[in-house]
Amino acid sequence: MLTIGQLAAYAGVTQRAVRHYHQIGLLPEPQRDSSGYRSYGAQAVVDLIRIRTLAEAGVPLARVQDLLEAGEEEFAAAVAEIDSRLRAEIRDLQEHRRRIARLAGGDSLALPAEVVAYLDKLRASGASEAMVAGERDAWILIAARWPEKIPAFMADKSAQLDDPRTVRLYLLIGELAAGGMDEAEVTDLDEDRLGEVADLMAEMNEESAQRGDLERQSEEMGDDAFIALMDSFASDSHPMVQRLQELLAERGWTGWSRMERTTSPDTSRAARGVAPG
Amino acid sequence: MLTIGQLAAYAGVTQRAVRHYHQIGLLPEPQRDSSGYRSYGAQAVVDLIRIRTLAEAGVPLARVQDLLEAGEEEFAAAVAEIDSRLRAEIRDLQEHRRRIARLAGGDSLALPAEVVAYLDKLRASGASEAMVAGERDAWILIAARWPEKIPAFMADKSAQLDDPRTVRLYLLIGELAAGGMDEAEVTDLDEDRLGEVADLMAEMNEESAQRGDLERQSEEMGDDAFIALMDSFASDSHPMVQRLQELLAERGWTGWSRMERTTSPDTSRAARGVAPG
DNA sequence: TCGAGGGTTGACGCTGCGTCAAGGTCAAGC
DNA sequence: GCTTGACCTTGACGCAGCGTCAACCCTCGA
Repeated sequence: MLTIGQLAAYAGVTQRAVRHYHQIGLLPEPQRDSSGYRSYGAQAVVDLIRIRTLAEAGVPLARVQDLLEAGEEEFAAAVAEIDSRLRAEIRDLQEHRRRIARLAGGDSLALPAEVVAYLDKLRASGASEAMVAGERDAWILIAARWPEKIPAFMADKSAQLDDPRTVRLYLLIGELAAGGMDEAEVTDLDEDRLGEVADLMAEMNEESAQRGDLERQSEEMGDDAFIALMDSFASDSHPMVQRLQELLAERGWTGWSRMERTTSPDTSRAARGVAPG
Repeated sequence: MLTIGQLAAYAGVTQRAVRHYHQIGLLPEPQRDSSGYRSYGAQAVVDLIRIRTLAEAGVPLARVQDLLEAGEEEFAAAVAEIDSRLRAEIRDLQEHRRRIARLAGGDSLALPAEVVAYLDKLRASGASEAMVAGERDAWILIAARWPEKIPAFMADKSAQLDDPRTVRLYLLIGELAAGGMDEAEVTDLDEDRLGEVADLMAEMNEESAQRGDLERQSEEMGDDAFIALMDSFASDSHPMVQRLQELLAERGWTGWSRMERTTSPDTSRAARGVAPG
């Protein structure tokens, strides 16, 4: 008669595994000797080896019993099913490998290739790393919401970067962002830059509107809640955004992620002494 | 501001997953609103999407944080390591598929091909299914103990099956086994068969001994405990085995799985009136 | 005001054991 | 007879990544 350790050694498994099989009823509990030790016969070794053979072939323990008792046909069917499960798992892992491989570059985390290309172009145009990171996060959000529209968006944005005014715009914004923009620290230089930025944006919005781009955009991005989220993302990122929104409001524009014309320019700030563009 | 459900929807995950990430500290707990609801900003969506991107690429959650904070070099190294882990898992699963495929036939469970071939030959020689099953289990044990010796063993056994006496032996044993062999039911016919079996075994043992096979066997199978296990396996399987051992003892042989000559024939049963072979 | 559809924490379940913890048992050597 | 070390026992937590109740609170529209 064998102890559990001997049994386990003969079958090439751990004692813990044997106890586990007892616990789940896969291997019957043997008799105990006078001191309470489990006492196994040779049949247990055979049973255990057959269990292990199936388990090591990827059969879930819960199905091992059935398989051992199955006739040829059921057995073949079950084997086929288990094999297809294994194939599916392998497919999943291969998909993981493909995804992992695509994560090689830093920006590509969660971003389609078009956006990565755009960000590279943006960086090349002289935009600061902080700005690129901000854009990246924004596009992560947009790509999650409208993945199918990313190619079109990116074509637009990329074309805009060919306009020197856009480059200038990002440069100015980068400088403003670098400056901190805390309440007390707004310099005259900052004010000048803000004015120029607002002017540029208003000008380019006007052109977009005339091309009908803005209208198209409003239709495509009909999810107001999501737009609000994007706007809050922008204004959370830097206090400058709020200031710019005010300046833009004076120039007849509202919104941020999705610009819209106001019926009448807001002149409240002008009344308070700030000259409109 | 977003509730957990909205956050989860934007990022394409379940609420449970989000709470899980909070629990393991992967995503910081956001502020609560007046009613205790979690209240998320847009940044949380971005963070969550980046976490998911890594997780869906097979990165263990425990490593996601590191990867998100890693520089390019560490990131590349980590990615390489994760990829090799994925490859290893795929290899394991493919190994499982290979094993599963080999389990197509019934006997092959836990048996090398040589043994399956031998069992088929045995079956073809007219042995009963019960006998084949017994042999199969015995060889499962032996293959587990001495896998490397199986080919040689099987060559021997297969050759033995070419001897008509061996076929006769198995036939007789099969008939005896089918009969039950309970104490009260031992018929004269059974006695005759037992005698013939014992004679045949003694005769063939003698020849084996003269060829030196037995000695070689004793050297190769030096594990006495294992031999005792095999013997107990045999005698557990059918009471006939004990009777045969007695008869063989009268003819000068002891053991079962590994036969050895006794120094002097046991004549105790002869003394009690049973005629030796 | 009520019901539907949000949200909250807490806890178990799944897979296949590994790994303590806190002991009792056995064989061997002193 | 005592110690030592290698066995054995049961019980319980841990692991990865959530799914799925349970039991209860909050909010909003009809």
